Amino acid sequence: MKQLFDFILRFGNLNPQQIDFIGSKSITLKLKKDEYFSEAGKIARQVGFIVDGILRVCYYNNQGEEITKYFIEENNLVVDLESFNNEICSSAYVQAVTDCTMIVFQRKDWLELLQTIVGWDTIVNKITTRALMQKVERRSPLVSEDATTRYLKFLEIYPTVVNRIPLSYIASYLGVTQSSLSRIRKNIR
Amino acid sequence: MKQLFDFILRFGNLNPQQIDFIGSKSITLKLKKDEYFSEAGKIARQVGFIVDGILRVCYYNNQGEEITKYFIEENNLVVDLESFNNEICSSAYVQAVTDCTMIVFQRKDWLELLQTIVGWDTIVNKITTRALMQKVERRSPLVSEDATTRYLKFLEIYPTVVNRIPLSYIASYLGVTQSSLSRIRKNIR
DNA sequence: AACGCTTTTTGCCAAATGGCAAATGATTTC
DNA sequence: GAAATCATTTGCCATTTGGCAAAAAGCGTT
Repeated sequence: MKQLFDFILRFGNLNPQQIDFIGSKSITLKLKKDEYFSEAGKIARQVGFIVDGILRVCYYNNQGEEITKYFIEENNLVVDLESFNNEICSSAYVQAVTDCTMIVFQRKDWLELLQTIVGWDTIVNKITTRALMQKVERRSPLVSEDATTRYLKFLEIYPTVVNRIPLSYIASYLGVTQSSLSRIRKNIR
Repeated sequence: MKQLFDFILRFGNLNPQQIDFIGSKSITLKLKKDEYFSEAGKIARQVGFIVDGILRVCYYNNQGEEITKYFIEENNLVVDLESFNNEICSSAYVQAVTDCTMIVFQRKDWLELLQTIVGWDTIVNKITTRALMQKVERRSPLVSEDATTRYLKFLEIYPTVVNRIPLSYIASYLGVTQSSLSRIRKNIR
């Protein structure tokens, strides 16, 4: 729980009562590897914070290929924003890539926090904007590079992730086949 | 000017005085094709709204190749967020792809609006979040597809843009050489 | 240690894309 | 309207990546 507030307080100040109140609305959630935090076709109804583990957001294209949009590591908020905000069905899966420990807030509790705690919306906005900008910055450079360069950029972007997740997920993130990525790895060493 | 407020008022309400006040801080700016709205190495000090024309955000990679991160069309706000917010040098150019008419706000006026107009920050946040989400949604699918699919997606994403900009910019957006894109176009018809 | 299961690597060949240069087409300028 | 300039298309060949299947390596279970 300390971990969560260390994170939150980087974006603004809260007094002890506010912190307690937020804490009182939170639930601990354990996800086993491969389990879903939220699913395509459903409406996302919770906001999560990753205490430990890695999640990924993925979807399937019209050829049934699995595509990883991004990974989310420890100490980040996780929410399918479009689905959660607009109460519409999501088109993506949010899946545990390793066993995960999370702190989650149910939609109604989250909304209550937003209405109750002065300044909470500003903090959440800062966190959201930062996360979205990070997504753009991480994803954009991948389009214009060859596969090797993309892999090297992946290593820079997600230094803590490489050795904890299967190669197939990295391949589906980089838009490369497993075999190609395997060959690329070999050539780099 | 009506165009600007039509846009803004989709995200929240403002009374006539507030609208006048915002208008009073605005300046009209004309950009010729190829001119810059903001530049790498400089700090972005203005927020713009595109009345007419197309801009693009681009940068150069370590091989000197020009890479287009995205296009911005009429009826959108334009600002190099990271640079503007944190007063740090930008790493990207924002360039007019066609002649453009814009309404711009200088940094200090923009900050004054934020402090003066109740609810303005909420509106700006909504606009920002939506724009960032759109960027992620537009850029993400491009990574995992072959060049033809990427071009078809480009057509979907930017239907109003294709015929108004040179092929080389589209190529640099899609991460494909001009020649390849030219061949792809031929094969599609 | 042996088995089954999953992940990663490899070989082979086909398809897609890049690099370069020349040809063609389009647009601007005088 | 001819010349100059810029944008696009095309040809040729090299390189990269994909597709598929088999082999090898890794892992957990018994």
